[in-house]
Amino acid sequence: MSENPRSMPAKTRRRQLIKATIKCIAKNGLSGTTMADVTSKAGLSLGIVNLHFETKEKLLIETLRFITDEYRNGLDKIFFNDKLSVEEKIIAHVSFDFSRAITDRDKLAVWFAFWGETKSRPTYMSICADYIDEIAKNLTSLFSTLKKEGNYTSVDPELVCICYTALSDGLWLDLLLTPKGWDANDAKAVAMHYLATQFPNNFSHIR
Amino acid sequence: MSENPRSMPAKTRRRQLIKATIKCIAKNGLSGTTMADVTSKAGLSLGIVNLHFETKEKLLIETLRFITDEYRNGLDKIFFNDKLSVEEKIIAHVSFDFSRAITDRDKLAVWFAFWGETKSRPTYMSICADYIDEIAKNLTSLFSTLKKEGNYTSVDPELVCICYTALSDGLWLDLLLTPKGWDANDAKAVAMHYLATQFPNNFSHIR
DNA sequence: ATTATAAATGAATAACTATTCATTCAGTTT
DNA sequence: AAACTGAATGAATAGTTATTCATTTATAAT
Repeated sequence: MSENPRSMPAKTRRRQLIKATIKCIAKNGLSGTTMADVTSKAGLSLGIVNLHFETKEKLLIETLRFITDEYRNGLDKIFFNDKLSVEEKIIAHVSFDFSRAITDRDKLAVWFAFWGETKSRPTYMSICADYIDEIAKNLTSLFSTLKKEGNYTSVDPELVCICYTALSDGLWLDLLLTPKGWDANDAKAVAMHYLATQFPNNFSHIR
Repeated sequence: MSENPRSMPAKTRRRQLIKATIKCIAKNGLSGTTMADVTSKAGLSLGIVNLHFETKEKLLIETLRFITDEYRNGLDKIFFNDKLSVEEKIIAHVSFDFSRAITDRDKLAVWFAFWGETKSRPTYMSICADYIDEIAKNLTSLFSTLKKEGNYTSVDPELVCICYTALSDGLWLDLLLTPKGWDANDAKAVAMHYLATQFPNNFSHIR
């Protein structure tokens, strides 16, 4: 690509660097990602990161935030969509969790690269903490509503939320670790299988 | 601790260094773990790693193997224990998954630190690959037997194995990321909740 | 005791990499 | 077209860290 005018707005250049960072983390890991790698992958010069992000650490944090925001925004769009029924929202949530954009292996690698470092870097933790909380609240409330609407007397919405969330985290890990013979649709089927155990009238026949 | 005789067998010294490495990875992440950290944590001198492991990379690989072996051996002891019924084996498997030794936060941090780098380091992957396969086979066969014994006609043992495994991976991540207000017993209860949906006659009343 | 052997040390080295900043360059204004 | 502005460059710097290896130290053998 030979589009490289100097007049690009700063946001574009920043995004360009973040995209390159995602690829480098996927290829070389967090520890193996150097400024030289990132800038050369972006087709720019070494000093550019300092210009747009000041430090490597700040670039990494913005990269985590980029992925985090993409996920949160996608789910918010579903949750606050008045045209969808509760059942449709839950199905849309699962479909989003196992969509192309989210199960992209480069991005999955970035998620797990940061999770592997959260204990040692409180900043990473705090970026994740608030979005995790918000999503859990929303999802729990969906399950809670479906419980009432569907007369599922013995369902525990909070438990189902925790279980579904852990399950999808684990399925993402599977998608990252096992490159072949297993894809996002298979993973989605496993997630739906669990939801069908809790809400058989709603999800048993979803493929 | 003032036990430091030079006559210690090499294995002891290697284990001492591996233990120190686990603590360092938990505290500083994979990228932040230096030889100076590890050796000082072990109370030994800088050059010692070269003597016992040759390179840092080999020390890291042995550390991953140590944790991996501990997990695999623990499960094998359960699976090949002739005194346990199938139901007891499954319960023991879950109890082991959420035992002190396995849910130790330092060790969890090491698991995820390596998983975050597997895409870039095939060696890490290959260490995990064979044990994952073996455990999945064993667990599937347990579910398969319980299906027959308990007349659970509609259970899919392979699916249950994949789902349980992903679920426990995700629960481990939860235990790593959310330090307080949530412990290994809570996580175990979530795992049992899932198994109870598949084998209600066996696991519904396990706390 | 003396020598031999192996473990352990840590100062010095070599390699790597984030950061800096004087300079270059493209586009805009006058 | 000349001067100006700020984005972009990349050689040089500074700091960090894995690795080496000559030396020291503890134990075993003679």
